[in-house]
Amino acid sequence: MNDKEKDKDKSWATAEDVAKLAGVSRSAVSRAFTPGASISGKTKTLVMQAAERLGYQVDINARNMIQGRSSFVGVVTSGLANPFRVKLLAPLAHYLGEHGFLPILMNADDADQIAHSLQILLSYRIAGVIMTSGAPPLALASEYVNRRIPVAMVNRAAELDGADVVNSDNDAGGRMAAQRLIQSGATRFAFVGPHISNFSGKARCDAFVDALKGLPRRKGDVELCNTSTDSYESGQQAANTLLNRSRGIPDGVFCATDMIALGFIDAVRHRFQKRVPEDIRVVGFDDIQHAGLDSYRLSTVAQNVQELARHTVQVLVERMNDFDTPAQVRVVPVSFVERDTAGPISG
Amino acid sequence: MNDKEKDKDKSWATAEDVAKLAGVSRSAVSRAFTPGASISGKTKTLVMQAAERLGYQVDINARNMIQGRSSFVGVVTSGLANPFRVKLLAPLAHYLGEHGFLPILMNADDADQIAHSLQILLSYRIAGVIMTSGAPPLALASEYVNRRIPVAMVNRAAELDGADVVNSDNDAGGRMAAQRLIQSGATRFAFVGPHISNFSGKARCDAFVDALKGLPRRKGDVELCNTSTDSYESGQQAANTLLNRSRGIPDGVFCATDMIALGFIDAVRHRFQKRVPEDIRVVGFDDIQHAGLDSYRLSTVAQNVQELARHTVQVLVERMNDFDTPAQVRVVPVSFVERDTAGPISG
DNA sequence: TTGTAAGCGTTATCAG
DNA sequence: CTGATAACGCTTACAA
Repeated sequence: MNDKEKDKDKSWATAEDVAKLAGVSRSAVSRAFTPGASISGKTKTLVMQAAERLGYQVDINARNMIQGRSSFVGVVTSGLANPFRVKLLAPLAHYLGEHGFLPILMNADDADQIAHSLQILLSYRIAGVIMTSGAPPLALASEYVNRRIPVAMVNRAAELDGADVVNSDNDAGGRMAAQRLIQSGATRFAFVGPHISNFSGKARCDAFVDALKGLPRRKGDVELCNTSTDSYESGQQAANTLLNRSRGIPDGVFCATDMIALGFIDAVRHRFQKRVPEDIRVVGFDDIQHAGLDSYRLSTVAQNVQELARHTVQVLVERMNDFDTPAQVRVVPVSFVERDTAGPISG
Repeated sequence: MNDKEKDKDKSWATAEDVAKLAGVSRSAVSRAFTPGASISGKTKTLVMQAAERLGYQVDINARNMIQGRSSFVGVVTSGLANPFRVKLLAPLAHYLGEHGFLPILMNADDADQIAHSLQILLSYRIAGVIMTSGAPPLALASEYVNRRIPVAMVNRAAELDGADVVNSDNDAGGRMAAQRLIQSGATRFAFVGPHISNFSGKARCDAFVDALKGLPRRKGDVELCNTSTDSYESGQQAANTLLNRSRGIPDGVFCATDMIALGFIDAVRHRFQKRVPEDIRVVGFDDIQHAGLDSYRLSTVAQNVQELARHTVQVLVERMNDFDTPAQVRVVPVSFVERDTAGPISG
């Protein structure tokens, strides 16, 4: 009776069960599942057959425990509301998987939750942490570094000693945007984005402004419209600010993210009845899914999520192998995606 | 020397370290971290102080191993490209967390990967599986059920014995759409979506058609435009099909998902130069982020992701406690979100 | 309330 | 190549 109950619920077969069925020792089973272990083909097939019949799989946690390692990597991101960060997730999971790691997703939306997430990740003995742009404060990151847990950051300032950083080439992106806007014949420029507090925003802004310096036909200074977030709503608000001014309105606008650009364009079109790109040319940054929709067809600077993810996992793994290796900063190339909002290239 | 190296890399403090520092036994440490264990306040604070100093956290995997349970739940979803499924993720993670579970995200995009994901999840000794609508085939689900691993499905047919299902009220949603389109004065109706192969699509379609039966002013049958996916592209293609026909074009269209609706609307507006809602009224289903953007302002049937997630976790946990409990089907209410694409309510 | 000892499912070590 | 034995970090009888 008791045995039957056990059979019923203990659905997990153990190495011992397999060993018994195959008529070998537990060690033999272990070896059969260890690539490159010294075991004869005969016993291996014997074990594998028994394992198949019992539906046995090695218990990764038990294996990790004895090997003193972990197969978890914390991915702390500041919200699934941001399409770009979501887009980064799949390739990140992919490359982590290639190294035998499993991502543990941590939503860092509230500040409370964020402290709790640290505890959880520690409880799971994570092998490393990946922090994507946005909310997670630096203090949190240094908590990990202090515990000698490898940290890799994506699209953030390299402010933390001992943590690697992988960034898109914001500088090149900002210059591309400027160049493209110049080609379209714009003469009055504006930047919209979080260029004060946000690292990426600042870099994109600086490069944009810099590339516009000394342009002969330019009218007035480049208007800098700072936003508090990188959201659609921020883009709408920026349009209100920029188009309600008494001076001439800009005709070439670079938005720090696609979501901002979308909000800006929608406000320009539906609230101010102006046309994009005819009246105002707009360039975004990220190349999220929305950018390709027919209602927008946003010209934008595309981040290469695949490469971003690959390098991030790579630096993280390198630091796992040697925690005291010097911190790296890797820059991933961006590319310009031509659609409609930047207007035609004029003589 | 050897000791120093150990100190350097073995950054994880163990219960033994804490015990030593606090001057108590390992069991005392364990008890201090077990809610409701019999331990004196004095020793507990002693332990906690030592733990604090060493940055100790209980190793959840070791704990789970000895307690014969797992804190992982597999969430197998058919791709982060679908905004609705992404929207479901955060609340799912939230409610799982409330029960002490951690989601393991499995991307089920290719068929190859999907078989591999089964292995991985088994290796982690998951306590249960949540399958969201879409790709993951039923055969995979039954693999889990056969191993007596609890399975909960979201927005899928209740075809699998021993697996619980949580659905949005597609029936009510389809009727809402019909009613709203009738109110807007439409007389020629069409449904666009995967109503043949897809469970949700079929249910929404049936309810829509049914609610339109016997409508006096109706012109012709409800046109059923089947799509192969629930994507933006499918919506665009559907518009090509529907608007290129020689018969009169529909003026009241219900799309099975918001992404389809977006594609349909964009094609109608930009390829056929017709107006939404003036020429064609459109209603969607899901209420994804895009639906609220000013360029669309899509009127749609909103799914309640919060409740969907809550119930899903609830049925899963119930089945964990008693695997042989009869399978449940729970239906979560939907609500209509009024925006612009359904047009004004006419006489 | 406490400490001691056994055991969870693995793999590493060391004989044979 | 194979099998016994110890160990990983933890919880939980059991005894004190």
